[in-house]
Amino acid sequence: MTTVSIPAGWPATEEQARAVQDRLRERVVLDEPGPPPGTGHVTGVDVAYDDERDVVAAAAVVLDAATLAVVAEATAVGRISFPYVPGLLAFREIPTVLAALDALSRPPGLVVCDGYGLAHPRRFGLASHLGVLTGLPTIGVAKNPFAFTHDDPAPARGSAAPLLDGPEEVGRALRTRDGVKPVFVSVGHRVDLDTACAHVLRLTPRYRLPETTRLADSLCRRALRDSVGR
DNA sequence: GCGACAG
DNA sequence: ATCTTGTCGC
Repeated sequence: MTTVSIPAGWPATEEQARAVQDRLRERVVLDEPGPPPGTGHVTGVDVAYDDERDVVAAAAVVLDAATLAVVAEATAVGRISFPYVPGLLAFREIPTVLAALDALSRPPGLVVCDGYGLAHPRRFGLASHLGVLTGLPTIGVAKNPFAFTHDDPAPARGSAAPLLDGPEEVGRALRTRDGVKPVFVSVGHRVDLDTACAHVLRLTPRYRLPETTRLADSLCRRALRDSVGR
C-alpha cells in the first residue's frame, strides 16, 4: 500500500478546478471503439473516505476479462484533496486513484470508474479525467442518474434507454439484472458507448453493479480501516 | 436567486 | 460517501 500527498498545483478553488476541466477536456478521445469485451484486463477503481481523519483510501482491482478472476490488486491512502462538489468529484479522488493504479503489478487494460465520464455538466467527469491523465481506456458506471433524465428501460437485463442532458445523449441507463434499477453508463476515454455497455453486461453476471466496482469497493474500505486500525 | 446534484 | 443490526429472501 502506498501513501500519496496532494500534488503541487492541485486546484484549491472550484473556479480553478473548472478551469482544469475545460483545459483537459480537449484531450478526450471519443473515436476509438475500445478494447473488445471479454479480452485482456478490466480494472475497477473506487475510493472510501474518512472525513473525520481527512483520509482517503483508493483501490484498484485487475480482473481477467474472460473469467473475471482477480489477477492483481493495489491500494493507496492519502489526504482528502478537495471537498465534494457535484461536478468536481474527480478532484477528490484522482491523486489517490492514480497512486493505486501505479502500484499495480499488471497493466490495467480498461478502467471502470464509479461515477461518470461524458455524462457531466461540462462533459468531463471522473472517468474522462482519469483517462486523459493515464491514457488508458476508461468508462464510468454510476448508481444514480445525477441531474440527467431517462426513460425506464424494459425490465429485462440488457435493456437500455438513453441518458439525456436535455436533447443530448450523454450515456445510457442500462439494466444489468431483470427488474432491478439500472446503472448509468457513460464513455470516459478511448471507448465508445456500445462497447462500454457490452463490458458492463459481461461484468454483471450476478449483481446489479459490475464485479470490478464491487471488488474495488470492498478493498478500499478495508484499506481505509487498515490505515488506522479499528 | 435557490435548490438539486456522480461519490 | 457515511451514520448502522438484524432480518427477510433466494
